Amino acid sequence: MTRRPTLKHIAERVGVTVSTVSLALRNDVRISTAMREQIHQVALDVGYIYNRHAAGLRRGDSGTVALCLNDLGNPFFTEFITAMEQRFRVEERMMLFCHAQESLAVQADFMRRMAEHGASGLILIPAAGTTRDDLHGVDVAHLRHLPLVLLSRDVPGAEVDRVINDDARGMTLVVEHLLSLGHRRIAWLGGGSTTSTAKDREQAFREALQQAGYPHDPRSVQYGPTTLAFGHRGLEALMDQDCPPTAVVCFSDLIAFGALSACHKLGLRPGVDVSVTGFDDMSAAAYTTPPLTSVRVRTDLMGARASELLLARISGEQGAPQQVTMAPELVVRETTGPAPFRSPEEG
Amino acid sequence: MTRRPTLKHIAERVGVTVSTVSLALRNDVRISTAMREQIHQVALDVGYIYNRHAAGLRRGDSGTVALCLNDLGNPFFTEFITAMEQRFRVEERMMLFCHAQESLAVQADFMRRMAEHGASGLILIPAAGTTRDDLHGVDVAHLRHLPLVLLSRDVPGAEVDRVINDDARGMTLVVEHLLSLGHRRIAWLGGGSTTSTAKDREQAFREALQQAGYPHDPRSVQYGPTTLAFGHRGLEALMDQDCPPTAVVCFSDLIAFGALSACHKLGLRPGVDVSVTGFDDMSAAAYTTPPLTSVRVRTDLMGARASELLLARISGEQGAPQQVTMAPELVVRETTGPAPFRSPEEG
DNA sequence: CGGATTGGTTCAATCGATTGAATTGCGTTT
DNA sequence: AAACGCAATTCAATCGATTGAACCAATCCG
Repeated sequence: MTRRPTLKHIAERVGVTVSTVSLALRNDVRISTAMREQIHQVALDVGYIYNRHAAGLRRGDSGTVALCLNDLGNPFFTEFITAMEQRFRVEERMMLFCHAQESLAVQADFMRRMAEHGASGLILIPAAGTTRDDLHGVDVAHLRHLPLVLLSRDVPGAEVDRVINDDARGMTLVVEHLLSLGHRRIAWLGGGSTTSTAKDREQAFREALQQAGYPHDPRSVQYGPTTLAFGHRGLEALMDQDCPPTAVVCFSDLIAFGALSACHKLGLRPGVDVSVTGFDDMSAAAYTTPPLTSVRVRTDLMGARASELLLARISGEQGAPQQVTMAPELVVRETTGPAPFRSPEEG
Repeated sequence: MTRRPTLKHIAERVGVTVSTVSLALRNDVRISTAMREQIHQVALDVGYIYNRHAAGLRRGDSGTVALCLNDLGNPFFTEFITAMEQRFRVEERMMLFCHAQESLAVQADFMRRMAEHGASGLILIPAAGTTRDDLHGVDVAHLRHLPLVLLSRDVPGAEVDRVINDDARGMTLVVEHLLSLGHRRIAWLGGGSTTSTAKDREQAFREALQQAGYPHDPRSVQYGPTTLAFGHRGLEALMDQDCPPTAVVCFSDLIAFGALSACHKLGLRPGVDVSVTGFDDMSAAAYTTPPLTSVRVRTDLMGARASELLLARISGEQGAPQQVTMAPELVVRETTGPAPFRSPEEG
């Protein structure tokens, strides 16, 4: 492998200066068409490779947009990506991501790196446990030069734009739905307050029950990671009690999928023997057996909105941080049904 | 926002030259400990941000590794990521990805961009339709300076390292399994020859049937995209015939998931009324209702192996391209069972 | 025919960090 | 006191592309 060709090589070969070559390769009108074509041809011949470091050093901005997310194992999060990619593609901006896997260190690393790189902006689905200081602390001065938008998960106290789903509202809808079906013994499965999402959903769950006059039974809780495996064994654990719940509210669809598989294994018919709800309404929710009752989170709209906010900041828009809250929608399918008779209590 | 501070600012503030600051910030032993600490402190005070463009220009290598994949909607592909990330994290290399969504243009853009950036290497799960020329053509001279490893999908004729699953073998296992259960009327669902994976699997499917003396019935085929939605309606279409198949072989798990949901809708019990098989054995396969018979593809091992190959090339290893072929394994769960009686033909 | 215009190209400074070689200061040795 | 060694720091060139200003030649106009 020989050294990478540079503008200079092309210039020498053509018999002009690097300025001419630089302008020609970027199709500047100041260079005559004939010369432009010749230079493009020679560039191809010598196998010229544009040097982004040199250009970036001179120009400052790299034009890329960064996205940091934390759970690629959950297809819910990948749904955000598509909407955003399209938007940025239109702007001719390349999008680069990082999968931080809920590691604050990796996330911090990536953000720093992108700032050092002159990324134009960053969209962040923050790792569980991200605090205000991770975004505004003294040791993250670089973030002050990097437009930042929070997506899906909130960071309390952070002074940045954000696009969040109204999780509390969504969960209230779930509980109301189950109550109206006659369920009283309702269990909680998943979460565990590591993210704003988990916190908001669980709190709304408890409050909705409380308000209806059926406070939540502390035995009917299983906390755990957002995985199929946990959903599966969590449901088994919930059902292995003297007086098992008639409905199980899952923190997310992924957990609900695991729970459904456990129902099948235990011989319980979802929607008949026990009701199960998800949250997120990812595309797979419509294809479970039976189809899952869930809360639709508009990842497409949220992604698009986040992109817009970021682009506005990139183009210099000033002003107070914006908070966009998306209204969710309950999607009733077949995993919820009337509460079965089981005890003499409520019905 | 004021201008980004540079080494020069720090130097002036401390009263030394930029050389000293540069060395100090990288903890070079040539600079005294006291001076080093002072410089680090001042850097923090002024909110210094390292300029990767300047450094990269001088040094050449950016130390990052790039990954390009094409279907984030299929969790199968995200499984590769985790294994690789860990490996590169150990090497202190940051991994950046691009989601090309099966667009050759986006894929080409990304590869060029990464080369221009001085990425150390690239792992590519090529977009459907990628050809030898996309990797070796005259207009992609930049790729000659960029170590490249193909993962999961092959590109015929490409002279690069690759880590591929033995799809033909896996599919042969599937067909043998179904034949041994007495199935003769076996349908094909999905694929359509856009990727090497689809091609290899379908061809092996046909050959295995042919060899057993039960050539494939051309009416028992539905081609389509790798989505749940297609799996669902594809199965419906297959079953809506005079003499429907007793088993449906799906190109991938994702399609099988959709097919299972269609079975449920049609009132067919998978593994009893009709057998369904997947391919990939992604983690969700064990949690379908009922659990899916599939072919395990070791995404973890493949990802690790691809990382190793790439790192070897990055550190200068010469020699002919390596081809690593992984052996798959049939995982029999509950969606396959004895062929039901249906016609007087075979049983 | 002299002066202004225009199109095409070059000049030269610049971006900020890196690094091998040179320098300085200071204590130690002979 | 000269010579040496060593540690700490500075010098100065360098990486490759960009860009506003300058330049030159040909053309146009009055």
